[in-house]
Amino acid sequence: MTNFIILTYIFLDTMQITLAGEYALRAMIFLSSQGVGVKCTIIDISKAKRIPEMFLRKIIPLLCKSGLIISKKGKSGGIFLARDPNKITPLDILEAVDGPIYLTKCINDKNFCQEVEWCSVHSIWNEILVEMRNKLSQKSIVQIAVESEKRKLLHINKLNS
Amino acid sequence: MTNFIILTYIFLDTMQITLAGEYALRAMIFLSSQGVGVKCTIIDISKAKRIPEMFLRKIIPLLCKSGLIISKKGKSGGIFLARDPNKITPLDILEAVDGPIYLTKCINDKNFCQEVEWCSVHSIWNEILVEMRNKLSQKSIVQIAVESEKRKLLHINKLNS
DNA sequence: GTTAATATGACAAATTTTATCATATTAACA
DNA sequence: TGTTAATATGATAAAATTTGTCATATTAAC
Repeated sequence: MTNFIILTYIFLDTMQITLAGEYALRAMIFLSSQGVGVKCTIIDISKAKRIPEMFLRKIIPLLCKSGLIISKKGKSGGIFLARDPNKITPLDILEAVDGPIYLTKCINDKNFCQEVEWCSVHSIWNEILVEMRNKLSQKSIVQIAVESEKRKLLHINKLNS
Repeated sequence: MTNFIILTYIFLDTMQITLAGEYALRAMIFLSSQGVGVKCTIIDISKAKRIPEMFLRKIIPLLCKSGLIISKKGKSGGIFLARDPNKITPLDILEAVDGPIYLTKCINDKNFCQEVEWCSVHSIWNEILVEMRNKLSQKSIVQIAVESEKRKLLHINKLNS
């Protein structure tokens, strides 16, 4: 007997960054701020980063499938980073959850636009996409976590002074 | 008696480029390829650019309200460009239809994210947005129409040779 | 007044996103 | 071996957004 597993849940044809993607970013930044190999539960993360728990439970397996985190079932189970977060970028995370990002039907759906070959708007969209993917993969989530922490302290100091 | 007119139709809080936006681009590029002041009907445009007529009828008024085109009702009415298409960019058109573009809830919804002040992901989104708006306003729709036409000819020549 | 065009508002359909729940699975440990 | 505490999965619901249609109103030319 053969089993066909159809993986369509959440991982759809998104043109945009979804909430799920943003939650995943938060979750991963949290994990990397905890340190490599430190195990957390989904509840920990959802509380710390204000992510609806049940929704996070749908997102976590996607991060597992992409090899960004490892999850352990069972008592004393949990979630931890699968690899060096210095080498994980926001792009990795967003694509794990939202699938390949793109911006318009135009550059993604061959049936939608019959002028792909020459239409000059396509080049603009493609350039934007390249630039977007660049920026989303320039910093690791560690850098982001560290920078954010610094700014947070500055911010708090400013409030107190 | 006071009338409150609520303008929410289509013009919503979009994070993405909608189909409506892409159709609007097509329509405007068509108009600019026809020449300034040349009147077209909605049916002309919908046929030429394969846009569902009734949907286009919802989009056209948005382009009017933004002052990109002028529409005339009545017999021998129609649509024509309101200003020099050399000074109209894709950004003008997309924002006329989709409203201000942005990418994530994160940088747009104060309630969604309480870490706006310091979170380093925000800066990335903002940079991407700036870059995106830049690219979408670098070329006029005339330039785009001309470039596309050139490429189209090249493409046809290649097929025939 | 007839005709031919756009405008508007109500609404319907489709799609996508967000969210929840019940159940299954897994592993530690007493 | 059973209990407990964690994640995984699949069904489904709810909400939001986008796409599309229709009937009616408005407008202007002739």
